[in-house]
Amino acid sequence: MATRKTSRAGEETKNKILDAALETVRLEGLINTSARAIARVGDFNQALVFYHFGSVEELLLSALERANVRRMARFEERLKDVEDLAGLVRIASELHAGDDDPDASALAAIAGGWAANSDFGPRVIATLEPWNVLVADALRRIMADWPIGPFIPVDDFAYAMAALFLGIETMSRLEGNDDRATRLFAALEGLSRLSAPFVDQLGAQFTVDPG
Amino acid sequence: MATRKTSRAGEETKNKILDAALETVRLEGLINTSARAIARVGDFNQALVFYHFGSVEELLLSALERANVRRMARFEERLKDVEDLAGLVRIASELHAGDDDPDASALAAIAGGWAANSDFGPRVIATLEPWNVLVADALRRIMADWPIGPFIPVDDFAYAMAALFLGIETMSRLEGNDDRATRLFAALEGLSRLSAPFVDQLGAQFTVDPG
DNA sequence: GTCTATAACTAGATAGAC
DNA sequence: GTCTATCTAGTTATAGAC
Repeated sequence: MATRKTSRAGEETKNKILDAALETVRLEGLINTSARAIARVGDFNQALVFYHFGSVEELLLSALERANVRRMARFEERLKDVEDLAGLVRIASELHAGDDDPDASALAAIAGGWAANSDFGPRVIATLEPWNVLVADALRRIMADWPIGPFIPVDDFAYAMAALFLGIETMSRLEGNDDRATRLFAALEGLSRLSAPFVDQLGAQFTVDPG
Repeated sequence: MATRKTSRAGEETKNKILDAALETVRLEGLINTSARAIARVGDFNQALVFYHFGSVEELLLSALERANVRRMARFEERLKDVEDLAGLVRIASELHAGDDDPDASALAAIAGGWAANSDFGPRVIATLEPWNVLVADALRRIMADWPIGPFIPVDDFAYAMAALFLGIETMSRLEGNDDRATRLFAALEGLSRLSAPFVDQLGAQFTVDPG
């Protein structure tokens, strides 16, 4: 009984620390994110970071993974149902503007700040990899009946969408507001909607031979 | 005479510090970039950072601005000559893979790590703004005779290209190699080459009314 | 303009009480 | 599992010799 109680308390603390870590990165920037700063934000003792996660870097990586799982869970179903390019852009747009946006900000900061660290870089990439798979699957479905479909390298395209999203996240954070990002997502959605009649028309009138 | 000599020496030192700053970010990551680390990389005295630039953050911002000016100078002419989308992608590709790639890495790291700093974020954005103008001009020229041209919001498109470039830079640094980025740039170039016959064909057969 | 020395502070991390 | 106290090392930044 006592064991169960303490381990449950431990879990709650761990979650509190994970949340505070992301919040600190969001509020104060990666550069100012220390064990002490995180503890201040989450209102707990600084030593707990090291007891539960060993180091600040491991904590940030865990926080990133957890946030990513949470975001994936919320959008996986929708990604599997998406039918056209405009729908895909719409999901990206909501992913950017949603309640869990702090996660995306933190991701962008951590990705940028750690970009030169050979230990953590690949682990960040590995955490994000599932998105590539989901998006690539969606693209394959969307483009199944496109005449130019065979010419489009789906995996590269999915990678580009991830990079674009990360870049937008970074830049809108630098700007301090969402104006340009919001406008861009709207423009992209309109543009991809415009692509539908083209693709139909092309299917009938423009023939290409992938062989 | 003595004045000229010393002021010239000062300029040389400043440049040495600026170079070392970018190199340190590239080699050790933004998180490990301190005045001492920079001084170690550039083999000069740590106090010089503060004498010449006042603070580490100001130094990094100056280094970013200088690197950006250098890159702009090298690509401005080519951007003004670019004739089609494929040419634009090609320039981005070379900008990524070129000798001055360290600058781009540092840019990505600084942009990410400072994303939450309200003082420096806008200054980083302001430094990069000229690219948006150049790219938007190029796009306007490229799309002048496209039937769908009037539907494409050029400024948003230019912003998207900047974000995509920044995202690619960040991700390829995280991955520790250029494999995916290189493949993506090749795919994008092929894709934009593919767009040419489409646009021509569409000009003749698919009429849209912007009004 | 460049150096040494140092002040004042903050970081990560751990030992040990509770 | 959580706290206080503390060690060590690194940080920015400055004063003053050269």
